[in-house]
Amino acid sequence: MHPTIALLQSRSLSMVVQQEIERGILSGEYPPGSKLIEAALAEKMGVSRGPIREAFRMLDEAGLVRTEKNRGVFVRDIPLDEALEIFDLRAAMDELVGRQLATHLTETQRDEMQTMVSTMEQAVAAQDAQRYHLLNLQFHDRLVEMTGNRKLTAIYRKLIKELSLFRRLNLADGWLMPASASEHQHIVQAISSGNPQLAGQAMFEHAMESKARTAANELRRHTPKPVSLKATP
Amino acid sequence: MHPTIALLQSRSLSMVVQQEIERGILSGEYPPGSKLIEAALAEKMGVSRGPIREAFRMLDEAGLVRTEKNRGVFVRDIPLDEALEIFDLRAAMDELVGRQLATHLTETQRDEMQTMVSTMEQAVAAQDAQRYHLLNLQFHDRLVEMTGNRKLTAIYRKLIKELSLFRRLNLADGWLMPASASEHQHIVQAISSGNPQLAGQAMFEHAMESKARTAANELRRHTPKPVSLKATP
DNA sequence: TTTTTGTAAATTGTTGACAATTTCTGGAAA
DNA sequence: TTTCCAGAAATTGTCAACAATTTACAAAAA
Repeated sequence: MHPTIALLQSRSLSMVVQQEIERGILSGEYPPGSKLIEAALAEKMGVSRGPIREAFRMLDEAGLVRTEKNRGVFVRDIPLDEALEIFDLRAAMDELVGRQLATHLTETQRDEMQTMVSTMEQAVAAQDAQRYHLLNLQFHDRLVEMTGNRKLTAIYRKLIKELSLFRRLNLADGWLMPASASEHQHIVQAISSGNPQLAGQAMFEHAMESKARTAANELRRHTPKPVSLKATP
Repeated sequence: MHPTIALLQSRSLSMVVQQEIERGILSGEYPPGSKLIEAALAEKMGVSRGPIREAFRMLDEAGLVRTEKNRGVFVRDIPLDEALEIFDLRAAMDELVGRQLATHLTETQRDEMQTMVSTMEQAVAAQDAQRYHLLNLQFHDRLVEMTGNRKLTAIYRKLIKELSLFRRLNLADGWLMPASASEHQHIVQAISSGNPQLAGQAMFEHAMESKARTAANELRRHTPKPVSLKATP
């Protein structure tokens, strides 16, 4: 059967709409805090408001929008404290990933991990922050996927999507690109060693470093007057 | 203002419907695998099919039902392997809970924990398995809540709901009631000690014990011929 | 008997219409 | 000028109707 036909038969209209709105949110087309108007989206996508509303309910449950009764649906804006909470949760999940991979890693998986790290190092050498950012996301996503735990993978991806709505994160990732580069090699080594405790710790600490960098970045952003580095006489 | 009025003003109809269907699912009124018919639910609740469909999308995203295009919505039946995956994930989250509580626990929280454990021990002494089961759920839920991490709490509760759709779990929890009783006192002590590593380990191992009991129970259930304990001559 | 096929019934997918609420806007009053 | 208040416009909440698809069932064919 033709793949397009199969797709239209398996996915209902509301699911297609949900994916399209989600794409718009994650791409920044609909920025955090902006209002999503049913009629406008319905006309834009050529459907009635019913499927739009159903998609809204899915996106709300996924944490990408918030709904105010009689007022409408808005793209969520993740506050700093919630972002930090998510970092803690992700760190615990990453630790689990490290432990499980250390005990179950295959030869093929080890090579794939090493290849991804090498590709990231190339991006660092080329000063390509955008590419590094994407490769970094892909690296961690793949590691979670390698555990074979589908529920873990699904929730991890949800968390990543929510974190992307923490707007300050995107602006700052140019700064922290080279900082986490060497840690990835350490992660691969720890996992390859077969020591679950060591691998888990490496993953956990890597995630917490990421949290600390975000918090520090936010602190800097909220300090409008950068103090001179020279001592006052 | 009357609380019911306030509720109807803040929560839209679809959210009320969602809660009602969820209640029916978790109470066993709609058992795993059963079909949920839009028109029947709509008539039962006195609303049109629109809000029912919106509630379905929320429940689907929450993992409590599955939707098959043009065929309908069914209460999810969690297979054993997925349940075991959820146990692993919950163990990692519980470990995080233990660590965080060990470093941030207040005097009041410590007392509350101790009270809950004592109440559970009373239920064990009274052989009240049903009550113990509820108290156990409440104990762990409260511990997660005490961390103050709202995202962690929300996802933890989602996982618990999903696990309750693993039907064999409910039938068997009478057996494993006394087994986990003493572990709770150990958890409280580990958290109270203020040692994050110790507290995390206690929580993690407690969760993994629960996983092991479930797996063992399942294995027994799939073994129709119980072998005699006496050695064959 | 078992399988197949055709038709009716049941159910889901989608739409447009109407009611309820909020938001916008322009002018009157302080 | 600022504040307040209709009334209009925009938007959301809900419903009923219709189309499309699946399911149930009975008769015909193998």
